[in-house]
Amino acid sequence: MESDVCGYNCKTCPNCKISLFSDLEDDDFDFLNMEKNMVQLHKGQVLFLQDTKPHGLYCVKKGKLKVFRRGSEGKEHIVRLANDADVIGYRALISNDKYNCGAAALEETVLCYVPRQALEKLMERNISIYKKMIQLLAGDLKEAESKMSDLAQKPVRERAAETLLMLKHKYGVLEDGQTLNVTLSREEMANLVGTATESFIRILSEFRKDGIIDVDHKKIKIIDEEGLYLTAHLYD
Amino acid sequence: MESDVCGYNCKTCPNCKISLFSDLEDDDFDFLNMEKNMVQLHKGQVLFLQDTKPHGLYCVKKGKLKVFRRGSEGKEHIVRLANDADVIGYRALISNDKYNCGAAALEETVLCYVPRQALEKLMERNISIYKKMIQLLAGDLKEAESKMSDLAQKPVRERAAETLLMLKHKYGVLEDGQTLNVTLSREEMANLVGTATESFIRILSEFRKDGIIDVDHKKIKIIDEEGLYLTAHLYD
DNA sequence: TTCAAAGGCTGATAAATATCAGTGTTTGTC
DNA sequence: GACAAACACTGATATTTATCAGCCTTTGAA
Repeated sequence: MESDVCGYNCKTCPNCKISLFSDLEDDDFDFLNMEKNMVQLHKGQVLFLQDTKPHGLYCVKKGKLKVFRRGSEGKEHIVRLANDADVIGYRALISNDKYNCGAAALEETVLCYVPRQALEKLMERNISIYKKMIQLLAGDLKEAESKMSDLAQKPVRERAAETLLMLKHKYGVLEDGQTLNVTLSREEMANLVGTATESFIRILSEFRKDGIIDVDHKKIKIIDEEGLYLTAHLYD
Repeated sequence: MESDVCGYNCKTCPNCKISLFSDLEDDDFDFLNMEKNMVQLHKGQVLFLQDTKPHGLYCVKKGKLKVFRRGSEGKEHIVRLANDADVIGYRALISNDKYNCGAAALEETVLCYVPRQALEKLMERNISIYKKMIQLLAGDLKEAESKMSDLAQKPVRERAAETLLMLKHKYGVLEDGQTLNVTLSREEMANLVGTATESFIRILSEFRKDGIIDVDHKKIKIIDEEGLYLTAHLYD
């Protein structure tokens, strides 16, 4: 069995316990385990492309991904990030729609692919999956609405500060308690903020000069988190 | 019974047939009918405020509303619009969260208020409500993601064109086949586009000079829909 | 190790957009 | 019908942000 070869079993997977499949019976876990497929992605590899049709959903076993949309001139905007235990690609699947965003790995990433038919079978037998899915969608929607109004109203500097805080919240920090536990290019960060790469770089060095952060190549240290909150106008 | 006084019965309400409660049994419709309350709003009246706690959800019986967020300087950004048969305020309710947005009527509006406990009771007995809610959330999420990336990437002119097309799609047109069937102030339109009122006004008069639209006070006629699509870069 | 390519950075400039100020117009109220 | 308040509009200007050009640094492959 593929999943045994990989050494991953849904029944013992800690991610399953907190995600879509948290309340399944043993039988259903066995079924899920049989039906799922492990997928491994290297840094930069694409999981799925915008405007293609989904055939299943993905649970992040371990790794980091970006979910992004490409505008007409090919520039990408990062809509959301994914971490261990996140579920991605489910929105299009359950809407019976094409992917509205693409997804790609930010580092070495392992996922479980759950085919549509397996999911449908599980949902027939487990109303808990409906409940969980509603919670996931509602959470994503809330974040999307907030990000939307930030893009419409806040200047780049505030959004940049907010993005750094979001990265800390989402991925945490290294042992030093300051360095962000994620590696993004400046361009990717700019695409997350929704600005030009050069503009983001300039603001990053302003933050550095102000002593709010410390930058060592792609490693970013948040020195003055309070300062970032103030800059992001997140206290009003 | 209040609903009878108003002359509205869920069982015969055409909106219920296409919305969250489309697949209920007769008994459940009776229950819903008993538990719901009719709410009437005049133009400009607020239905609920951002950051307050929800106690139920609202189905739009007849009317138009805006759903908006206020930034730290008090400027509002319109996140979504609602029309007959739309359901609003359900995201916060099912997340057990505060409202992330406020809502206010754009014209004389009648809604049905469904208290939390009634909804919960109905959901216990009807998995179809879960399914419908997932579809609603997924639809809202898709739109939010698209609007987000537009805000990040498209210039104001393109977003303005897109907004006019959205208004036509959402609310339709008057008998002449051209005049948008909704009345918004310039400021509200600008808040929908995500720009300053003056900037939006300027672009509106550019469109007028280009013969794409015709403007008579608050009545906007779309003369060249194709031109708007091209301007919005919606064909790429 | 060397080289090319990609990524990071900075300054100068251009373009987009917001803000400010002022005027006319519409709307609703008394 | 008169009036005040809100709204619509326009020009001038300021600010923000993007773009362009150039250079330096890092990275990865040969």
